[in-house]
Amino acid sequence: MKIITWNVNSIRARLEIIANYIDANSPDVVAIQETKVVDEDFPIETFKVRGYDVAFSGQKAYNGVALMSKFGLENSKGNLIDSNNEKRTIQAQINDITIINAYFPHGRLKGGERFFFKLEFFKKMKNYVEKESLIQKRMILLGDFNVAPEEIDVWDHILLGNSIGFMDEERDAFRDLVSIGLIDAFRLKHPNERAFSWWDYRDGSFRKNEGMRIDHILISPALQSNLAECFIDKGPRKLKGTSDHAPVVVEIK
DNA sequence: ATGGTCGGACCCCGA
Repeated sequence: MKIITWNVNSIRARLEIIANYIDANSPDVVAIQETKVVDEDFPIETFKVRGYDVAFSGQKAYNGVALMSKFGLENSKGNLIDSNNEKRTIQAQINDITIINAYFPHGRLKGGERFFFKLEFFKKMKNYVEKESLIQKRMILLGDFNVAPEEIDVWDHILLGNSIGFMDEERDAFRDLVSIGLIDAFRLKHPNERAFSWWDYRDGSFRKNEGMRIDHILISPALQSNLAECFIDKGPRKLKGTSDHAPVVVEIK
């Protein structure tokens, strides 16, 4: 089963790029963040005609998440945790695997209201996974975490020491969530690879490969022996009019 | 090189 996670930065602005990617790569499950569309306007047909069941939880202008699956979506639900009514989470069971798709808050500036909202969001997600006893089951928590956990996950750890996405408090929040037993699929498969999933639109960051690895696929221990491969597909990031994030791909046997 | 990011909703905000 091939699963991808992708922050597309508006599903409507990126619809052709997403459709082309799906046609070329045939993922079984697609987890999207930042759809930026209310549910009434979700472009569901694009995915239905390609054989996907679709579930989504969106709002006007900001946030929004979606799950598409070729193997059905059971017990799908959004708004898993309290998040100021911001549509940032959606979950479903696919082939007996529980998949949680999450768009973690950006955080803006250190010490501000949105920064604490971000740290709280990590705690709430940890509590949710524990409360639902998901870590003991076949479970994947994936999405845009807006945190690069280690020095190898950013292009310059000295320069970025006080930048959003790589501050100590955020990295601690990420580690605290992972500490319940989650496994970073990309890092397990590529222990020494410096790879990024996001590059700022500004300053030619992609051309200079000045990025951060903030999109993650975390699996429960029950899936570790089924993990065939995990990689970041930089291809779509090269396109004109594309998202500032690249898809992360995982293959589960 | 006398500019240098996007999208969405509005003429700014959030990322």
